[in-house]
Amino acid sequence: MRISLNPEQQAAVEHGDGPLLVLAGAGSGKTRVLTARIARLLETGVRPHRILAVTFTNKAAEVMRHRIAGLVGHEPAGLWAGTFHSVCARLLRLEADRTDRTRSFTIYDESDSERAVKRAMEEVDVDPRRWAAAALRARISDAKNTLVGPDDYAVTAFDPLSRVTAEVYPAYERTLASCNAYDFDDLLVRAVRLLEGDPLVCEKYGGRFAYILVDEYQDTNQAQYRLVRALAKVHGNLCVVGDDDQSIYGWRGADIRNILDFERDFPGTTVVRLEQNYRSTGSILEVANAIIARNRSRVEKRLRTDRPDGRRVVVSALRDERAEAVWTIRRIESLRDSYTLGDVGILYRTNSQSRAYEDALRGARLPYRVVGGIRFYERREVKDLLAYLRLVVNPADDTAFLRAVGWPRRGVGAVSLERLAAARSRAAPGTAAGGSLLAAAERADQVEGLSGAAAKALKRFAAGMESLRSLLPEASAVDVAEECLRAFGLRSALEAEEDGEDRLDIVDELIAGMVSFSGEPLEEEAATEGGGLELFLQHVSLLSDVDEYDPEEGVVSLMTLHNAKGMEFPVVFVGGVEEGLLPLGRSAETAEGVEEERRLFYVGLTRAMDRLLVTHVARRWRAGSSMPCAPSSFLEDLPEHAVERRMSGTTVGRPGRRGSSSFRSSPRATWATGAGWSGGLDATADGGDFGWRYDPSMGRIDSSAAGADTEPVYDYSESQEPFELTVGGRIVHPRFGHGTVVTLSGDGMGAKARIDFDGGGVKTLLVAHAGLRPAPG
DNA sequence: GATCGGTATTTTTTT
DNA sequence: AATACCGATC
Repeated sequence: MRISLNPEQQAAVEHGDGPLLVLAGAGSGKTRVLTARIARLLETGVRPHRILAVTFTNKAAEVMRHRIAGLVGHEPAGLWAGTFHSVCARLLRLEADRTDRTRSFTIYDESDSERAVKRAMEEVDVDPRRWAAAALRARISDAKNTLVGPDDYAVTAFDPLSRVTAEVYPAYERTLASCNAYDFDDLLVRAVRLLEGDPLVCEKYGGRFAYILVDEYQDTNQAQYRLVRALAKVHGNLCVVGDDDQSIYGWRGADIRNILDFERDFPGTTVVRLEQNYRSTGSILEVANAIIARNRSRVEKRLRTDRPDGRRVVVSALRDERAEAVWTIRRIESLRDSYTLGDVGILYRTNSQSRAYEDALRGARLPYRVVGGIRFYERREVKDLLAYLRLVVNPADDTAFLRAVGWPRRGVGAVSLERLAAARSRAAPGTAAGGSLLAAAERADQVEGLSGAAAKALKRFAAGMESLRSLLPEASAVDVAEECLRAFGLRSALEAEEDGEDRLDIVDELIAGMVSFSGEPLEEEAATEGGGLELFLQHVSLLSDVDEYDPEEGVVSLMTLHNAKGMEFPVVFVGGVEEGLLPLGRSAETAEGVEEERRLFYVGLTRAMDRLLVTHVARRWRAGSSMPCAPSSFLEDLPEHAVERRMSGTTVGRPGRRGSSSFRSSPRATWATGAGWSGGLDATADGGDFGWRYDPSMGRIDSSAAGADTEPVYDYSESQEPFELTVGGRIVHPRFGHGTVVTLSGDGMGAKARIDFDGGGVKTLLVAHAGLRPAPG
């Protein structure tokens, strides 16, 4: 095995039996250690199927397999490597006989799950107008992540929302069971229940996995902890790798105590600390260290690097997000002598920030790829087709039935479906498969109150499904999908749509994905029916955005800070480092919240190998209005000698037009300036600076150096500049045309304008979203 | 009773 | 900016 390791890494790789905790700082080569350790186990004669490796993404598992193959010379066939969720799904599939679901279960994503919650709410008569299904779903998810079942939950539910949740929770569980479905959280919960509650299963898998390795352990939640504990009970050879400074999923139930308490939970633990960083330059590391050192609840450590200091970390102040994006793209272009586009990563806190960068990248004709955002498998057309396929595989899946039956339009509306559901629950109260909506649709002619047309359409739909299902034993997944597109007229329905061509392309992409999906070649699952369709469906349900990411593509990468975890780029831009955005909004209210945001910033900084450029802006469009933005408080902690502060010296655009409103006259709508800010934070009338006052103690403004930052020039004519709305003022609305403002009320997001349109009609519009512009002239 | 169009509401991060 | 929900129309 040829792989060079430092002494600490060596110790982790060669550690024999017993629990092992590897505290691996950013860029300290933990992936290297994990793969080397597995390779070494294999070389010492451990059979691959006795090893379980849990990674944070499917991609990471894939990469790991590949590298192990490179080290030991062959594919580690039989090795279990995957995310917690996919490992649990496999377990539940293999042991389906010991559960109340079949192996063809459906995995519900968040939106499926929310629909199911809504139906559960109806069942127990909870007012959907008073309680948001999304909030209840989130509560239930929290409960599941801490392994709190419906009964336990009810006992501790005191506040109103909890009380309602306690009512809906059990109904939701019944709904999932009758649909033969699990939600994301169930995969963990049910696997834990199986392992802890069924001695045979515990023995089987506990005995099987002689070695268990878990990556990114700092982001495990209670359920995942219990899963690991149950599996490691027999052999005790558990190796976890993580870094408490990179724990960024607290909001999703991750419990940082899992890693902090590991030694206590697993007595006899050997601890290995990896503090040598091989990724970043001295300056980058110094900045990152200074940031994270401000956190109070952490294990004290300090990463070192042997790399030279390199270039200083650039912190640049820009006017707004367009200027930020243009500046960033300029910088990328100037770096192209030394780096390729694939070397560049642009990171940000929220997905919506990608837009400005995308516009600028398109304008500069630079190829790029956004990781995340609107997920491929959450696109409407994809979900629609998948709903049909899910229903073929799992006839009990009512969520899929409702989705599929609703599109394309077939003359079956809400009322008919309600009647169908009523008939179903009378026929087979509380039972599983037999009581599915699809089964009811087959007998639609016997359903009372259903119109002839609706009954006919439902029967037709059910018959179509049946004939599709009859293909299953022989046909491949792709054949079934193609036949589905044809038989139900999905393809022609898409063609008829406005942007149907794009949507068809997407569907074809999905089909292409099916072709290349080989499933997991595990002998245990070799005998799968349906040409692997059910495996494919379960597989895609668990794919994440990052799994689609291809580092070889050679284009600029854009992604959220969360998605950037585990990645590295020679050149990293972190955008939007402003108070309210990073740290983000409400999370800044608690100390723990701020610390998690700071860790997130730290994760972003430590992705950089050679060059790190941080930007913040003075104004940003957020949720429909332009908000003044102060630099993030995190930027106060930078070691100035490792930093180069930049500020653009001159203004751009057309000075005559800009700043034409003072925001001081009355009456006015206050939305344009954002609530709560005034004076120094407002855009000033005479261009020249950014409104907020620059504190010289925060850094030097080197005007000669600033010249190197060529000022971005862009045209504001198309952008929605804030303007003053006054009673009696003339405006243009994108759809209704010209009009006169009659009254103004409310402020901030709630600001409303009553407008008398020339074309006739008086309308009250929400200013923030109406897209009003001043009438020219 | 289905469908269409307008209005209200909403944006944190994700398996 | 996009989606969900609601009321009006066909």
